[in-house]
Amino acid sequence: MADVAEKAGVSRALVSIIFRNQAGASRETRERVLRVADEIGYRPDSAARLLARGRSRTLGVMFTVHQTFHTDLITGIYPEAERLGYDVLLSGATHGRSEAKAVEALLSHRCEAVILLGPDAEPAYLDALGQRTVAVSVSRRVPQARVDFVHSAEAKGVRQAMDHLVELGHRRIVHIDGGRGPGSAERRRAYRAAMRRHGLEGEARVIPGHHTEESGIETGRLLLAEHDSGRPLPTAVLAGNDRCAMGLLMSLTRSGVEVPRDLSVVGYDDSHLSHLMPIGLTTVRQDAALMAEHAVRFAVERLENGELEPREAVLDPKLVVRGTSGPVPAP
Amino acid sequence: MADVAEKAGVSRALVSIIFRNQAGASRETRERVLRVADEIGYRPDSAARLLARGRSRTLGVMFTVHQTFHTDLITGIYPEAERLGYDVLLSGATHGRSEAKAVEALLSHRCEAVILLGPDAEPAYLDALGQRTVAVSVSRRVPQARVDFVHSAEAKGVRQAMDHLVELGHRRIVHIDGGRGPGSAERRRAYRAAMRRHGLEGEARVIPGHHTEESGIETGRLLLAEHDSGRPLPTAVLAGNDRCAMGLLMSLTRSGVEVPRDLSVVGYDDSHLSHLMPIGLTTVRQDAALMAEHAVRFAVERLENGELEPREAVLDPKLVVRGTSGPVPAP
DNA sequence: TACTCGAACTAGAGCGCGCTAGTAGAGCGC
DNA sequence: GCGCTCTACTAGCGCGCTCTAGTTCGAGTA
Repeated sequence: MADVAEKAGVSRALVSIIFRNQAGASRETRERVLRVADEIGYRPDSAARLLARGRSRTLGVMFTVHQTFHTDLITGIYPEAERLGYDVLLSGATHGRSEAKAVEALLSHRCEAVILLGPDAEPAYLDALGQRTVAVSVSRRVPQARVDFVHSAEAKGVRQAMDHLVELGHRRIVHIDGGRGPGSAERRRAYRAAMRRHGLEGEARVIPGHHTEESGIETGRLLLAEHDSGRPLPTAVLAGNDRCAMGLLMSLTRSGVEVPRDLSVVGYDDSHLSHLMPIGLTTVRQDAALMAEHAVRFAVERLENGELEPREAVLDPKLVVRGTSGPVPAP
Repeated sequence: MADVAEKAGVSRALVSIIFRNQAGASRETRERVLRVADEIGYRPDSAARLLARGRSRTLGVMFTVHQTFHTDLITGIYPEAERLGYDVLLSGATHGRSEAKAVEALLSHRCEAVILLGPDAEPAYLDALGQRTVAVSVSRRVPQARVDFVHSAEAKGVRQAMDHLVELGHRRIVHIDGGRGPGSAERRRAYRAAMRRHGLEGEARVIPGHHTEESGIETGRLLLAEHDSGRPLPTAVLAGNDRCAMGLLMSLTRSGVEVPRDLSVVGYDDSHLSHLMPIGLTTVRQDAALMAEHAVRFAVERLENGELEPREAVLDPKLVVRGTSGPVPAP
């Protein structure tokens, strides 16, 4: 920076002004300084910048690497953050790298707020995090924690899916749940409620699972094994999310079960792969872009307005009927 | 930090020593200082830390958000970086956010090196980047640029795939290429070479495309339209990558073409979804973990050894035969 | 002419650390 | 007593920037 200033014949302060796009420099000086900077290859060092001004204007995003829906969310986070003048840093949780670790990386890189995509952490951890910094949880609801919260109205989504299936004549509808996954408690509850409402509590069955393809595959195997030993297949399955649904489809189709002729499958998320599958997946669409927008806005507003109470945004999901759901098979 | 020092009755320097886990503090002082720090809630500020010591020990990773293979690579990058004592920061390129922008974000957050997953940028840009910082390109080869390079031996992979198809009796084998995508020039060349080697140059056909599901879908439509106007379908398609293959499968299957009965499809990457599809995708496997390991190692070695010449790691890919390839249909 | 005022620019402190060069004091042999 | 070494600790500069409180200067105004 000093080099640029010297070579352009101005003070460092003016260079700083110019690089911050602030008023106080003439057009020609501005151009000259930028030109010189470009020649020298100068770029402001953000570590020093962060240090000097109190704020980093950086949002951290914690996500799960293989969760395809998260990539949809991320796609929506960038533009909104940019619009509000914030930088975004990503940190992924993987098998070998815990969410806490991913969050620490963000925090120690001076993110002012963290957006957690479908966090799987303990409520206590989230609450502590919320005390320490501004945190927004997307998809996972933790009412007792000091974090903002964006999700879709799980119950509405599930209800639509269930009504759709029942309308098609299904009665033996099984739900693969998402374990501790975000939203799964609500979805499970809504499934049970729907079965009850349709007078099918006798048929209700929740198979424990989680939000991965593997879980779907396993459940497929389980159902087929049960079928082999005489128990009838369900006629429809409401999966915990799209990934689980895909796993299930794979496992079933490979064993000759035809979807939706023999069995209907409904997912949840409408992650961007869902409509690309060989037969598009019937699923409950969550608007990723809108969710991302809300999450960013919550974070920024809390950063700039100081002590707001934790807030909650509930978006309406919408059933998207594609190729994996059809009329109940004739007995 | 000053607060901690004062409250513990020591100098700031000693606090610094203790937090860097360096020798030069007695056991009891160490414990006392850490206890005090914990009470106050002090955590070292990494911006200041970065600024003060020259180095950040942080690697930046640029990836394309929806490229599923990249998430496989990222999963491999984290542990290797951690092993070598480096932090990792992610920055995604999306439709609205160029690679250059993503890279800038990393650089201005003081990443010492950038690992580019399948970059789509101009060679000139990559070269400039390589001059400016340590850069490693994964999948895309740019010989004239000053960057390290990790990829798999595309030609070998394609050859295996082609031999497999020819062995199954296929002759009308079409290749959907990846446009400017990483590795696609090599794959295209290898496809042509294989067709020639098998005496099929007359049948060779490269359909322009790119590494997305959309491209596969479009090509599917194109082939079907051609079929309707009398041109026979190819009996096999070698897609530019797995995503393209998936799009193609969707588009064809929806229109009643049965895979692999009517047509075989082979992908490239073995991204972790490939084996999860309803019928597992026959594809050329690139070892993501190994590629990630090499990329991290290249970056770190170059950072620590100063001026090494750009290096290249070429890993052997391997054909994985699954459900989308089969014998050529009877005429 | 004497002034006010705003635009363009600058000096220099300070952000929170790491690091180098140093000191104080205890223990040791001679 | 002396010098020596070793451990435990400290003073204070500098990393590259931002920001406050200025200064300078030319144009406009009474």
